[in-house]
Amino acid sequence: MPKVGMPEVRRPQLIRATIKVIGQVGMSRASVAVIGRTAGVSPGIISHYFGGKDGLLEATMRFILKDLADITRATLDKTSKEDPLGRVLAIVESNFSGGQVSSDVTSTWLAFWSRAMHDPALYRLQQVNEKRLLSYLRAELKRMLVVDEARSVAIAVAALIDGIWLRGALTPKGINPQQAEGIIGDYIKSTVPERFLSIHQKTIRKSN
Amino acid sequence: MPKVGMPEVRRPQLIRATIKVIGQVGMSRASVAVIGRTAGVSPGIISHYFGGKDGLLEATMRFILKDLADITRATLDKTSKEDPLGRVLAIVESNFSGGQVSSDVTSTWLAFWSRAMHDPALYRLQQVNEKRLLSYLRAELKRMLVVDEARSVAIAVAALIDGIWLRGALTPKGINPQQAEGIIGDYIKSTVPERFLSIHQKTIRKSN
Amino acid sequence: MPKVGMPEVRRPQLIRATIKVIGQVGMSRASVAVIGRTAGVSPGIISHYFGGKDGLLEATMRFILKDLADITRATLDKTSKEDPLGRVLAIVESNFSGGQVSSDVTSTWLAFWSRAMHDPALYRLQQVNEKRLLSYLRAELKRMLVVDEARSVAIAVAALIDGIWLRGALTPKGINPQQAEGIIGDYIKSTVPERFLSIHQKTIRKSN
Amino acid sequence: MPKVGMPEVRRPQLIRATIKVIGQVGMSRASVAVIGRTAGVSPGIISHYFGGKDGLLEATMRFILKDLADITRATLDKTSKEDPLGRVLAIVESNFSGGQVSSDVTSTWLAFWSRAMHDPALYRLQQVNEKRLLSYLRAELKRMLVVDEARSVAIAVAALIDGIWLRGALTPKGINPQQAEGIIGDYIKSTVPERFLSIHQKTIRKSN
DNA sequence: GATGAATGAGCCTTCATTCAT
DNA sequence: AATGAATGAAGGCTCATTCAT
Repeated sequence: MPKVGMPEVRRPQLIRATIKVIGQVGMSRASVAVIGRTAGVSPGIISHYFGGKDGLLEATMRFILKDLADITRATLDKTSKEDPLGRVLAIVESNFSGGQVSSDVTSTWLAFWSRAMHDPALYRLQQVNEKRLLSYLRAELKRMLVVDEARSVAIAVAALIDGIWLRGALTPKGINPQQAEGIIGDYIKSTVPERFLSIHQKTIRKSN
Repeated sequence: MPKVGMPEVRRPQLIRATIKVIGQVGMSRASVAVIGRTAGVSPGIISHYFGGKDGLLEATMRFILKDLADITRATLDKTSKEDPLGRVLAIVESNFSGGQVSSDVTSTWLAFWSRAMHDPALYRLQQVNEKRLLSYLRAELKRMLVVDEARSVAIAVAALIDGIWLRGALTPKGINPQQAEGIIGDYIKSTVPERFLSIHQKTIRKSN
Repeated sequence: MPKVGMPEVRRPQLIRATIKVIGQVGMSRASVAVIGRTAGVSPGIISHYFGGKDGLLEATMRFILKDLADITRATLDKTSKEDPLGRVLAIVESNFSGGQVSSDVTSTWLAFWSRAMHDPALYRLQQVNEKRLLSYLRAELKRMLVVDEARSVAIAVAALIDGIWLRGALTPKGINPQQAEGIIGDYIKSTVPERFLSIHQKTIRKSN
Repeated sequence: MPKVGMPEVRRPQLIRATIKVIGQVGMSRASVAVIGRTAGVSPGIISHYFGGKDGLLEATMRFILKDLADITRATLDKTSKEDPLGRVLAIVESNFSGGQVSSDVTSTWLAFWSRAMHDPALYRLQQVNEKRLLSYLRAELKRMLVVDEARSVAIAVAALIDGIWLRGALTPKGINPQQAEGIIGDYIKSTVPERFLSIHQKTIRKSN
């Protein structure tokens, strides 16, 4: 019986090493040699599993995006469907969850954002993610605001998420999730009818 | 005597070529060979004028930052000192002015943001710019809000600027300055006492 | 598994190619491209094995120095410890042994001598070698002469070795070891007490 | 009246700068830019006056050789023709005169020796110089020794000169002319008939 | 005569990828 | 499956030389 399931072991191992290396030395110095060494494997294996460095980078971006999507879905599942404000806040919260605001991940995110502008594969991933965030926000906001307002507030919230995230990424102390959620939460609360705040208070999750 | 005054010609020429090349093919493909060819000069000249590629990149970032600072100052000078709301909007507007939202410039900005996380020289420039934006916003907001609120709103406005700017950079159509200013303006107007809106209406610039 | 034990093959291979190339075209034209081609490998491999061209040059100098040290030790081991004159001559002889007087090696030696004046790493190697030669000579000469004389004669012998070697290096015909050893031998014999000549005659090695 | 005699000013100016620069940073880093800057002129002038860098290097070597030849001739002129031992010592002394043992000059000499092995123009200059030294020494030694001995001693003296000079060049303290002349003088005196020592004592120069 | 801006070839080095083992 | 030695293209930089002024 040969070693089976190696792909399932190697791929995450290399993706995590990629995030770590980009986080530590930046995209321009993240060579396959360093990534391989960090993962404890030989550089040749990267081409074997990902077809090349580009494949590894794309897989790494997919990994981070999937992590965000999973967290968002999980957080929403824990939030009452009757509490649209809570659900909007859950989406915001997911974007500032532990896995997304670690220094290595923010650095990698930013590197991909920059690269996505000239790399079709990454660009597509980027777009899907951006549209999903807006769509999630709009879906909940429409339950509290008229369509036009919902659309506009969704854009503002998405911008606030990205903006706070971006500014935090460039700060030595990193991102402060509580502060971020506070600022965005205040803004949202000021735009939606009061009754949704009451609903939210009643259905609030323990972990919140 | 040889041609004199060439430094004053070559440096902007090469910086503009750098922005153009990063905008078109991305930082990772922006070699001195391509930049030189785009500028219509030989690659060796870059080291001559900037000491090396890093020097060119730093000078390019400085150039963009200075452009933003100049525009902000100019726009503020055109705005009445008695109209704090107008002045905040002027700062916002400056960040979405023509020079800053062209596709090449946003791409270059983003590349520098990513790179700044691992390049001390760029990091310093980045920090100075970020702090200046916050400081400008706070200065005007303090005239309309209590200090704590001013501080908080300043962060939110800065985040909205960067967030909208960032999301726009990743959109095929690019940034829509009017929409950006509309969203941020609505937010600010909802946070400041009504009388500042009246003052703003009276002192509004024509060009606005 | 890849080819193993390659370092043990590649390093000497590249060092020999370096000596050959410096011997043939000189230090200023000894590029990694030419050295690699001469060794039958790609230029990139030099940085892989020696960390860079400087590392290769240093390793090459070490190689030549070690060769001289090995030969000297071996020649001394073949010479009776009771024959100090023979031992001095053995040291002289080692400096004119086959490996040291080939055209390529003398050219490389000279290039290193020149370079050592401005390269700390090479300078250190150079100094160690120079001091060892003097120390070896003094040790044997002290057994035949008073300390001051021994010191002085050691300097003269070392100078004769280097001088003859240097002049020979610049002569089309190269160095004539027999003539060199004859000149230096005559000088030494004229400075030491006669009885050491008698001892020498009795213990003389066959190969001499 | 145009500037006349500029060549007579510029050439020595550039040659001296060349010696200085090679002495300070080594041949491999002695670029025309640095040499020009050291001489206080533009790099382009070198091609103008010497046809290129090679021409400058050749002229520099000629300059040093001519300096040695001039000093030797001058020192011999001050020495009685009836004192062959004194004349040999005068030749030796010339090789350790101030102009020849300065750190910059020894460094340059050595660089040229190395380069001469692969540069026909420098090689020819080198050969002329080496042969002249031997020929001068032989001419005087023949007056004191039989031809074969004279030839052999001439080689030994030349080797001692070059050897001491070379070893001194690689020593931090530089060359000690007195010690050098002492060692070589002792050697010569031990090889020539006693009566030449007496003659030498009577005709000795004051400056000696 | 002299400048120094500009060139472009050549250098060393890095790196993604390949492949024999 | 995995290695890591090896490749060779591409990168940034240095430099001798040229030339308009």
